[in-house]
Amino acid sequence: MRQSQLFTKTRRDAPKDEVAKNAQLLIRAGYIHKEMAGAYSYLPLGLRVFKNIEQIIREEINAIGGQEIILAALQSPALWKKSDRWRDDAIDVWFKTELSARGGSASGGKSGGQLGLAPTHEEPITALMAEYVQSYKDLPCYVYQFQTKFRNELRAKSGIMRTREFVMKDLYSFSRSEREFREFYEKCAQAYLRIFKRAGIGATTFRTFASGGSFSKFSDEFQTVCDSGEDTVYLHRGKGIAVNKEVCTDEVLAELGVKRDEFEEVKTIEVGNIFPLGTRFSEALGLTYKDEKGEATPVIMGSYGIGPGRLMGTIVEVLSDEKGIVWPREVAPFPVHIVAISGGNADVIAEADWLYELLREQRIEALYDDRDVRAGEKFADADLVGIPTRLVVSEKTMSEGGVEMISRADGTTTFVSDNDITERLKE
RNA sequence: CGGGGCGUAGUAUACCGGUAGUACGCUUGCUUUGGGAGCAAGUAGACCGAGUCCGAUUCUCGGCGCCCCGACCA
Repeated sequence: MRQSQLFTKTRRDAPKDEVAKNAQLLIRAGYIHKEMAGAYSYLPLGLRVFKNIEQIIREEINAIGGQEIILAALQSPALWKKSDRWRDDAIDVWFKTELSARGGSASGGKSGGQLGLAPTHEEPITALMAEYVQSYKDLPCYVYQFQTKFRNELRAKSGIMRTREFVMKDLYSFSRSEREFREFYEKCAQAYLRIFKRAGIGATTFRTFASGGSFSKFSDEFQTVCDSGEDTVYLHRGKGIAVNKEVCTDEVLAELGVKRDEFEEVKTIEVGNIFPLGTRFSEALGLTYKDEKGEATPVIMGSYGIGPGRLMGTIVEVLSDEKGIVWPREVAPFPVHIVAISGGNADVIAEADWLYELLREQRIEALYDDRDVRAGEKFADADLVGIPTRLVVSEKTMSEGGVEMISRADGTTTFVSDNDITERLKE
């Protein structure tokens, strides 16, 4: 894409109402726009990153048998009353509203009825599966979605890390036995580790022993080490063991075979969470199957979440430097940033145009900075935007018959002759 | 929800009980062109409401909005 056509612009200053690094950089570089506290819109560059993250997750979840759907965000109270979660003291972040009443007048008006905006989707997915699962032959089954959740948090905070409206990849597993459930649970944990590795935070993200909340005794969180994180985790890098501070009791330590003083205490961001649901929802909503003997048996469920937006924010928090964002290749909005330093020289522009076309023919997507601005501004913007590979075209590089290739991550610069460009980019 | 802070051009900020200033941006022109250029001209602003006052952007009260700490976080 030609940068001159991109409607967003970079900014020198961050808005004063953003303190979190992720929001400051993402807004300055034109990735996101703040609508209100806890609600952000995604702009062209931001949406590209978001979709890349989504695609990584999709590929890894499909690889373990996930089937993708989208459930409705609007929810009627009936289902949630069956699981006793319509009450505000059961889920205190409900956004509730009402259907518009018909007939309007005081005498003949009918009540419109209540509605909620889904903060999570255990109830509707369980009810949906109850329509399709009858026999042991229909199981196991794994269903997921990327879908917007609404949570009326008392306090939104930390930029895009904790918002009132956010997309979540939520996967639900439906199994016939505890053993079958555990088998998938482990597979999913491995898939999560692959996802975080591809997203560029594999080295600092740990599967973490955590509380299971109200559904089970324990669960597994995926925690990324980061000073600006909200969680505290005890980490044993050597053994690769991590325990959320909340559950780090003597009993747990004994179970894991680690002494407390062997741990390093770190701040972390929770980028994923997987946990057993047991039969909590299948029993409440009547999701049973007939086993081999014809007996109705409740389905054993599990739930697996990742917020792509929070993951995006975490990548920015962890990998950015003083100049701006540093995207890992797989999530970057573009793999290549062509920067033309022309100073008005038409030959340089023609050379950069040629390069842009060459990459297009090779199906390598590039952001092409064809703007008529000075070199310093282009470099500063390129650093801020954070595309992993920069190709600089100028009079100087042309005289040597090639381009400069610069790595955003470590700044290494190499000269590449015109004939070798596409080969080098494929490395 | 408890505590604290803050609302001034598109953005970041300053001053002030008496006609609101600067920088960046944006527009026009000339010069410039490998790390956020220079000169000139132009554009654009006090969250809303009430009160005090001759006069309020400034002081007081209320509302709304935003940020931070804590609590909370299926």
